[in-house]
Amino acid sequence: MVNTKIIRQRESLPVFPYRQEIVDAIKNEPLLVVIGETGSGKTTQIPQYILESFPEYRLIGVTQPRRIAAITVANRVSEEHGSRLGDDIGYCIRFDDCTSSRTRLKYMTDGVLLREATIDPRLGHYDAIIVDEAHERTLETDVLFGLLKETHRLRPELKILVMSATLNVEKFSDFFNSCPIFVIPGRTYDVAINHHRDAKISSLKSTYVQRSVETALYIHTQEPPGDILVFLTGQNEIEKACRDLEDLDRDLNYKTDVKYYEDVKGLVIYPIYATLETMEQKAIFDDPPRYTRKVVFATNVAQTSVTIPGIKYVIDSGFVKQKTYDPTTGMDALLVVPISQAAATQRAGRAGRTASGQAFRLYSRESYEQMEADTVPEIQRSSLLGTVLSLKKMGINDIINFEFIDPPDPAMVKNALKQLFLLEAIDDTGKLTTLGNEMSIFPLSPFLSRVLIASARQYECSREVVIIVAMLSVEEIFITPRNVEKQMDADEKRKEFYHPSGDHMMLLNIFEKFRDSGYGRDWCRDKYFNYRALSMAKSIRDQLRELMEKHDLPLVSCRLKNYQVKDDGRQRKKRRNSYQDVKYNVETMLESFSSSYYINLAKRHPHRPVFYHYASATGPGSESIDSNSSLLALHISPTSALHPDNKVVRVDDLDWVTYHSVLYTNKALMKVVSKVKLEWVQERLGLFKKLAVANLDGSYGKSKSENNMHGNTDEDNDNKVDSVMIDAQEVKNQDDEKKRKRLEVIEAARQRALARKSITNQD
DNA sequence: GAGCACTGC
Repeated sequence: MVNTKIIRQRESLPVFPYRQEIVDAIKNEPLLVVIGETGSGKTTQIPQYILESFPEYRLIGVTQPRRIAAITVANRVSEEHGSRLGDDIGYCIRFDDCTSSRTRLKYMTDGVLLREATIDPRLGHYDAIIVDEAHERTLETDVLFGLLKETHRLRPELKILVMSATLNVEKFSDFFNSCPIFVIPGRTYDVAINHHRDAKISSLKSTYVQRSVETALYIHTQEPPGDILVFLTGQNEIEKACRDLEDLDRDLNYKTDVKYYEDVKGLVIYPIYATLETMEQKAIFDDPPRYTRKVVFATNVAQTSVTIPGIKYVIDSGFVKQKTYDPTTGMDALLVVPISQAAATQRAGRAGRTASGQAFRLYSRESYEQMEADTVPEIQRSSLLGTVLSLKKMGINDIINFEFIDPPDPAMVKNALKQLFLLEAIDDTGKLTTLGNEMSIFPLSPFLSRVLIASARQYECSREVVIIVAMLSVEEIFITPRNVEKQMDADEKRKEFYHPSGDHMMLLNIFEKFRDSGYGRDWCRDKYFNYRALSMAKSIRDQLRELMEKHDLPLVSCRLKNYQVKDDGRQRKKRRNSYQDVKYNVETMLESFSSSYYINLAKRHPHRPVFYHYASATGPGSESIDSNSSLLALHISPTSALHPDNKVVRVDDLDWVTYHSVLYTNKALMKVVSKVKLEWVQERLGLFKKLAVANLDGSYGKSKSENNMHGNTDEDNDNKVDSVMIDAQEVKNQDDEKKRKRLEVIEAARQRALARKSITNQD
């Protein structure tokens, strides 16, 4: 039966009048860019137009950056289409494939399509691919762009559509052979922009939280009714801003202080950030009580992922917290940086969703004009380790001449090649090895894929290691309560999971206790663990096990044979290994991890509880430490079992550790640290030397830490290893000025970390 | 000092 209401709704969308034109364009053009603002209906309608107008198409794929979007849009469209979800129209996200052999329209995350492409780079199942929300420029979207361009050469009959909001998209058309751009007028309201008279962005860095609060109070007292959305950068300052505004509100005399007091008689204040446990709660998204104004202090979640309805005023601090990979140290830096003009426009737009509104920028117009036009795409800020491995797997050996819409910095490519070589995923000619080929089957960081394979093929402990690997693949599992008492309770409860070897075994302990609890939500709440994260770890473990089975990787346990459980359930110690663990052969597990993480080996300072990255410390720079040899002091994260305050192990007993990752803000913190023996890694450290040769010809950029990374030379390998690195030097230099600015920010952070003077000389 | 923005396979 035809549902007239749905038809009327579909026909009322801004995109509807262009239906025939769009269909014609698709008929005539293999490549097409479509621009349409939120609410134009492009995401739900254009795929349906194709479905209806091209019955010969077997499969149409539509990518989204987020899982939730793929699900909700597929639901909506299948409803409009009058079919059951998973029949004609379905979606596919990790852990949840809701498609069937009948499915002709498939919504999916861009990551899913990318993984499909590693198996079939021609994407032979598809007759049309639509990359939606392209302006977000996720790492996956950018890689897909390059692949699709290549696929277009091989399969010109494949229809490729790029859909984007209206943010500087000529670039997309330029990239795709100057293809036509189709513009769908939007349906948004005017937003008046108020810049601060003279505030420079540089002077705001220490004051923007306070100024945001003051501006919110100003709007509240002087402007007509309407809710306020404030963009800040992180959890701590959001909580502080909420408290400060509450205090100010308490002191208000509404009758005298508030201009529109007849309509504005109160204030409700909410924080919102992604890790907020109560984010699912509806109150933030509901209308506030009558005569009450709502203020929401938000991170960037409110810029892209969640929409808070009814916002009339936006306050833009001008800052965002952004993660940038530092290829010279191989570490991530999480830093507060000024936003781009595009981001500022997007933030302001949040005030015009349902009616006209106003944006208050805490920075001057001049500062706005000095901002970067666009946010640096993720591909230029991320480690390319996994990306390069996938590309190699697809047979794209020459990463350099691969067409990226915005090519990553050569140093990033070089860093990825180095690390892949150290993981033995590529050989000294840059070619994928058998091991590398096997590593690419797992949806994991190549470091972890390597560990998993080692645990299965070499160390016979894969049944346990697969759990730890899954735990390392999820977001933060510890919840830190704001309340001081609860925080102490959380710290206390964490102790039961500690293991003297460190955090990898702690993660195994946590997962096993979680499993014993029946994967209970209540158990997580009691122990202050993030249930969402632990559930995700379980799903990942299951998926990894399936993949291992499919690819004949044995699942073996390192549970000690003579370990027994007494009748009363208590454990009886029969055999001890060096960690006194009664259940497992801990050493084999840690040796598995060492097969990758010898790259992240750190040695303790002789007199202080700080560590130095081994490969940096043994480079030529170590002989005479000057201001340029960036030896970063690595601190153990407070959440680590090995942190000195936790007193699980004496600092003097820690000589060598490996860590899973380092993130620096003001200082460099090692996350997930375990004690290792040098003998486990000694042999593998030789790979650094092999790598060193490649650098001798100096053909690569002359960054400082370049030298730090390498040990002695080995002329025998000179010619062979060169080619590992040869690609990168040929990458054409992009906008140097932009790049320099970006590097300056990271460099400043590194200098700050260094300035904490935990390092001077190695005694 | 002692803390991490946001996604995703």
